[in-house]
Amino acid sequence: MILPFEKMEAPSRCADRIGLSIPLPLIPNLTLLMNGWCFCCSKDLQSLLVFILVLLTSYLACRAQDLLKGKLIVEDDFTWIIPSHDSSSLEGFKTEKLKYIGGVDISFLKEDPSTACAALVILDADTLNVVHEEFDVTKLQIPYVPGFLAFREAPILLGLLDKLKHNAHPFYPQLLMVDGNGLLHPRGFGLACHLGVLANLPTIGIGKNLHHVDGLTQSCVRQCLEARENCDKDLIPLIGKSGNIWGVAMRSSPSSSKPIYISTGHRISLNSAIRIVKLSCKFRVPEPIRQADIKSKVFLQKFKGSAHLMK
DNA sequence: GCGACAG
DNA sequence: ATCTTGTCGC
Repeated sequence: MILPFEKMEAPSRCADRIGLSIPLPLIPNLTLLMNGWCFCCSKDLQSLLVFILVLLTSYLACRAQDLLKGKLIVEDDFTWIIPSHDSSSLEGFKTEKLKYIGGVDISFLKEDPSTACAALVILDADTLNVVHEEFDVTKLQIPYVPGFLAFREAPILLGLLDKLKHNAHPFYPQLLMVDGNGLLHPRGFGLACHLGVLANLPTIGIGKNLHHVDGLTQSCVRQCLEARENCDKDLIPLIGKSGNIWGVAMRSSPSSSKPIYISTGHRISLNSAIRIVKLSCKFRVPEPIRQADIKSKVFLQKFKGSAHLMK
């Protein structure tokens, strides 16, 4: 038997932070199965057993996502107002402005793809300058499986938010931008929704590639974006075969024809999400995500260097 | 039927 | 996600 039993502890520790409301003894199997995902195509006789476990795990993971989805809010639910250039739209009851936007991203080492550096950066919404940053380097035990990204990345990111909250930090973000989709997901519950629900924060999902859902493909979206009737538009809605609107593709930078994919995470409407993404875009990727991406890579390189010196 | 699938 | 190399334009 090649199944990695020694890896069974870490996921249970992660489980409560992920917020899984399925029987805890079953959780280790979740990771076990995901670890075994790649085996399901092998010709070993054991692959049958692994295949059954994969089915069970997928079922449990889907159930967890469905349960958490019950808490999802897809309308504006915040007390601040979105900074706007046309100052005519003053919303009378709300006085507080959006001041701090958070961004999260994770980088990996090519030498050891399980070593991950997570970054949480806080930007000033007006200047788009980084005012605070938070890092964590860990080994991720759960592999990436399309549709289940949150099980891999949510625990470490929630840890960073906790660290900030525990210190009663004045920079705790009012909004979080996530490098992963929100509603644009096979079950309408991507990483951005997952993080939003568990941290109880408004979140926006930003994808740099399209997760193929409901008949949508990268090529058909790009065709749509380059069509004559749309050549002056920089936003096209992502409407699937079912007629559902999953998010929008946005041409966020004139220098790049490749769009970004925006979807609602939690406690925000798609229109508000679009407004905020627009005002935080200096380049193709919105600044909070871009800064988190850059800083996590730099931190990981430094970490690698210092770890090497320790030997 | 097979392949496509956020990071 | 990760690696590469060069090229173009400000």
